[in-house]
Amino acid sequence: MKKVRTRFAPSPTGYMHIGNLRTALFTYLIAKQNDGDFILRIEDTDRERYVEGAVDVIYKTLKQCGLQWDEGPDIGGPVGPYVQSERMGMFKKYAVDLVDKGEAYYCFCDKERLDTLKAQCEAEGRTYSYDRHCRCLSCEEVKAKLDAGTPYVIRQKIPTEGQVTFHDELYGDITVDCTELEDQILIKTDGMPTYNFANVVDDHLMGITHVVRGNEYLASAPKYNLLYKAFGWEVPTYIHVEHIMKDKQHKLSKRDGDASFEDLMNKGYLTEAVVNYIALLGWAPKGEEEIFTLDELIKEFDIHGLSKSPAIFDPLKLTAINAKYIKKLTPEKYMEYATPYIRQSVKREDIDISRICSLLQDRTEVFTDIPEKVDFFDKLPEYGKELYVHKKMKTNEENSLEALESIVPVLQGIDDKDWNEETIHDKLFELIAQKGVKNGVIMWPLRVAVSGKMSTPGGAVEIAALIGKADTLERVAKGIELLKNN
RNA sequence: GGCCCGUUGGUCAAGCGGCUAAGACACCGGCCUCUCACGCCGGUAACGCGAGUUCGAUUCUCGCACGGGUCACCA
Repeated sequence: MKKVRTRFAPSPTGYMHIGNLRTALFTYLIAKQNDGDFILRIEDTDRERYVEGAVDVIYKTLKQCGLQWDEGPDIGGPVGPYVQSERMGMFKKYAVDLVDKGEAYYCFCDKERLDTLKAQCEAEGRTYSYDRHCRCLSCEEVKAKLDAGTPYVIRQKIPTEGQVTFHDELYGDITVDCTELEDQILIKTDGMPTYNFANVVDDHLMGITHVVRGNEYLASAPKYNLLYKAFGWEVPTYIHVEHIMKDKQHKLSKRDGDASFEDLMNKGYLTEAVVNYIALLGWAPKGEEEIFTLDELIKEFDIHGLSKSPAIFDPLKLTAINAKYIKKLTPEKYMEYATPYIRQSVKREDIDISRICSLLQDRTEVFTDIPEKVDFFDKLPEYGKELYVHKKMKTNEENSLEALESIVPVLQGIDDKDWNEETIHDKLFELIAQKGVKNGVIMWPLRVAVSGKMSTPGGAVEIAALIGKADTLERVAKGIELLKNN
């Protein structure tokens, strides 16, 4: 069997759309699960849209996601160059071959004529389609115009009747009438190939066996078939994948700042979680497990699990998956990722960041949530005394005041050198036993006093230990004062 | 508008003529607990509509509706 070769062929726009990344992922997976090659080709034939540095964004993102290519512009390969603009010379030859075979023709219609044609169609309410004016020019006429240096394009000769059937691995056979197809341009006036043409030629020259691409190309696919047939080339396996949507009507868009890989990184998601999640958009694994590493995806992925309808991007689900990945992080890794976020709100140096991390890891869904969760370590927030009232803990303002007042001497009795979680815990529970009350009656008010929050990473003991004796007593005093007022 | 494609809970989705129509996320309830989470247990919730084909349609066919895509010297 022929070696599987797939390619990812992005345009350098400076922006890695999530949909494109997913296409790259699927493309990569198909190659790797068949011990094939994954090829990176940069399609930069649109000079107007070219963005400086955009290729680096592509390199960086693919590498970060683990999608290492086997051949590409930077590492070369047997069928280079891998940048389309550097291949420009070769396309024209193929187009001229087609002309010689009678499958294509020179067209000298200028923009003006085409514009009037379009205007005319519009006026008559018809859909515009090139009228094939130059298709029946005689050889002499063509030669004369060519010799005179008249600008031209090369167009594909589409049969005037009959049907074309295109096969997609997912959608099956798609048949359209040739009359629906236009004599599309292969080579532009500037001598550059159009996307459709360059694509077919490059894929063939690079020995691509499987093409994964967005659904928007499905409609132009039959024309590809005609092109392959005209050349007498083998047609690769095509797999069209549906779009990723923001909601039922709208695609994920650059405008909304949620469509690119970089946006997601900025929002505090883990690379692995993003890769895992986008694999799940439009694809369903066979079993019930849905958390997969890249290597596992290579084994699990199957194009028959791909969906034929668009998928809506659900940030909530991404968040849930992200949380699972964060939980699996080693404490060291977690600390590495989390520390900058913790430091956004915790500036004091006398605090055990690693302990904060261990309290935080299981409750972190997205890193950007962290600063808000730990801001009280630096500064006790303003809070109302209603926080002290908790039904389940059986606390109210009165017994909270009582609790805090009874806690003060206990904490003061702990030596500075013994100020640690174990001692604080033991002393407090001695107090609880001595008073014969529920744990919460003592612990809830302390936790509130020390944090000023409804919920915190860690309980009263951990927080007290972290912020130190002096700060703890100060905060408890503030709580007492608050409860005494009115 | 022409052509192409699609339509299972709020979301991702399994299903490929006969099922109490999976699972995950979200949501709700419970347990655990020095808070909130985590974790564990349980629950609510779906086949767009109408005709066929068939003993039997979520599954096959047709029509309709709705949604998407495409109709460039852009990719």
